[in-house]
Amino acid sequence: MSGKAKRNDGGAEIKMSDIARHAGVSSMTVSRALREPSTVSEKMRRKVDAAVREFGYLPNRIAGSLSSKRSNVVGLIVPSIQNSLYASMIQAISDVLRANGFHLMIANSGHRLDDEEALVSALLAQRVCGLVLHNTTHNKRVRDLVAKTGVPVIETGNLPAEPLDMVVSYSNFEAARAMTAHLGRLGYRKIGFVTLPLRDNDRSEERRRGYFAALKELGLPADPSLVLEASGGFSEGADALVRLIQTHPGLDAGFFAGDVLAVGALFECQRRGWAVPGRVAIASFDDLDLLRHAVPTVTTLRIPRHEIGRRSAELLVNRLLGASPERVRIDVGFEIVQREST
Amino acid sequence: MSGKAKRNDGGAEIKMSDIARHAGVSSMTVSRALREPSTVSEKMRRKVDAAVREFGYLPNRIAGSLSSKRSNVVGLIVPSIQNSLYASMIQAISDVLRANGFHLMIANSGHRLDDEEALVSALLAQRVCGLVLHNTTHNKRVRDLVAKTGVPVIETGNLPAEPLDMVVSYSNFEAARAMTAHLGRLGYRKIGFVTLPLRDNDRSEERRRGYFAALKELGLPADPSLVLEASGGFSEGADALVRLIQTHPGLDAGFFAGDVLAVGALFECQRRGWAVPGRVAIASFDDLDLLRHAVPTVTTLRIPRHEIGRRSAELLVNRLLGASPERVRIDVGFEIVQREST
DNA sequence: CGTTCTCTTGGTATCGCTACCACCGTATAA
DNA sequence: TTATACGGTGGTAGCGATACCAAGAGAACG
Repeated sequence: MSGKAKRNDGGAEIKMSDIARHAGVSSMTVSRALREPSTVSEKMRRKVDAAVREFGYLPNRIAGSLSSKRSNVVGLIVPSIQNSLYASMIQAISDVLRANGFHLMIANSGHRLDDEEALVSALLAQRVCGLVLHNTTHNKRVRDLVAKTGVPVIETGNLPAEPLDMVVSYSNFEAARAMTAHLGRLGYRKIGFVTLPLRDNDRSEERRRGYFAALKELGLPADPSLVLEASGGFSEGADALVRLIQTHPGLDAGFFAGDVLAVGALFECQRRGWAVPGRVAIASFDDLDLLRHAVPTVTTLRIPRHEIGRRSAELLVNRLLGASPERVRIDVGFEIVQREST
Repeated sequence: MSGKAKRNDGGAEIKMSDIARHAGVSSMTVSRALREPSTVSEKMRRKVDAAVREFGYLPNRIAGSLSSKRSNVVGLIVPSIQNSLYASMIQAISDVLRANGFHLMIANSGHRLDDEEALVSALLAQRVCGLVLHNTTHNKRVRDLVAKTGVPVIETGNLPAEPLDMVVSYSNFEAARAMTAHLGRLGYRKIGFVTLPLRDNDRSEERRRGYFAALKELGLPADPSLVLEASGGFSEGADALVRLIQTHPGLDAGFFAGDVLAVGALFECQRRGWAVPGRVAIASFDDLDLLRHAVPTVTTLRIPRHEIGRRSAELLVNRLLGASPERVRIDVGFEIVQREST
């Protein structure tokens, strides 16, 4: 089974009928003994098991899937694999799936909707039995494909207005609003907002909306020059903070809505000797381990990424095991973690 | 294609013969037009393409794989998905595979050899066309399975004495030795060593050996009480450093051979007001972004994780595309990155 | 004792696609 | 012209498993 191999290359594969012959039973009995042992008599099962062990037989799941029109592979598309936020979700998904005998096929879209489309097509061509998409805005063709094939789909990363199927997420809008309001309650009045790129990213956009909504509720002016776009990473966070403080010397807090931006800013403050939160307060999004251990510890939003993964996989597995298709929408919520930096 | 669905549930799937009929050609022509367009005349290709688009046809790769005895899915087993080191390797693998039309099935073994065995079996049952294992010590059954099925395998994470097939890695022994020697050259004389768990982990073991080898070369005493095992994570690194300093007040450097241990230790120093490197120097393993931005910046070993992933995937793809099977052993090396912390 | 039911087992026809071979027409060589 | 080659197309027989149905052996029942 290699990329170029012709038919019958090298040692012939051991197949079920071989096992059947050696065990002196029919291949149906072998098939049953392996998949539903309880439907086969003790004697048969023993004969089959013995032959299976003797030959080190590995059933061919490709053939099984084709025949049964059932697969045990779930497809997952994330914007980037190289990001610990997704990593903890992926880990949880992987664990739940594995416990139920499913496997995970992973791909990353790089935040590009056209790539998402190509990947959804490819995964559906592989006949995955379910999809998890960390994204809630899709191409038309993606929506069509999902509708036509009828595969169960979990969307996550945001709470969409028109879900494809099932959703497990938190509200980026509410989370950003809550943190901004929190900073306001703590007495900060000039709050900068640093966001990840907004293009093709509903999550970023929602966070920005939440920030402005909170400002309004706080009776603070909505100053667009307090909002900066950064591409994610330590340096970008540092740069953004420096730029904000240069243009707004009165800035008393920075809310970094993405990745490790906040930590980059914090390190920059250490480098420049700016007291945190004395000179400027720093708040982050997503409770990375790092934030709990930095000096000072960093106020942040705890998004239950692991739980999102776990519940997504559980919903999918239930559906695959026969639960009736119903639109489920789970809001896992979030939590503000107040620490030393604010 | 769902977990429980019976045959012929709902709308019948569109298949190649349907496309063939509507395009007025044979299904072989459709098959060829999709896989090797150059072997089909312009006219046929257009007819086929039109029908494919009209029906939104998605070829069934499961059937294709069964028939051709070829698959386009590569299996990957890492100790943990939730670890940015693996993440950057996975990202690279995923990118290279995708560019060549392959997909990635991921599983994590949690550092347990028995789980690795179960996963290798499962992936081979899915008839993956290649395997990447981040581990170089395996169960007997794993070695047997690999030998019997003949799938191309890449091992990584260490340079094994008896590789299964191809290897792309660096030497944990040499890396740890080089860093320890480096610290010695800088004048440090009492160098603590904090390692990840040694059990079932040849990488950790090799690193420890490298540490002792360097001490010997430096003419420093090999004191086992300078070696501490920690399970990985910020707090564990912090704890380890504190314990080392308590038992060895003269400790002048700590080499943290794993994960974020060094950063945890660094934060602890900040908390306690210990100057780094004045009171104690800190060196790490693996060039996390974090280390370049921390204050002070942290001396470390740059392991080209991304390159490891890329080259692993490239080797695999070449082999799958027909390269002759030869034992390849690539040592990607490492690099000492001297920074402020030592 | 015959009938009905349950529990096991086996035979067979697919699942959707591709490898292989046969074929046909046209182009090139002899 | 006849022979040979070659690009392009279609028919057919699997790939290795499972779903479905049929059938035999006992058990339970009247």
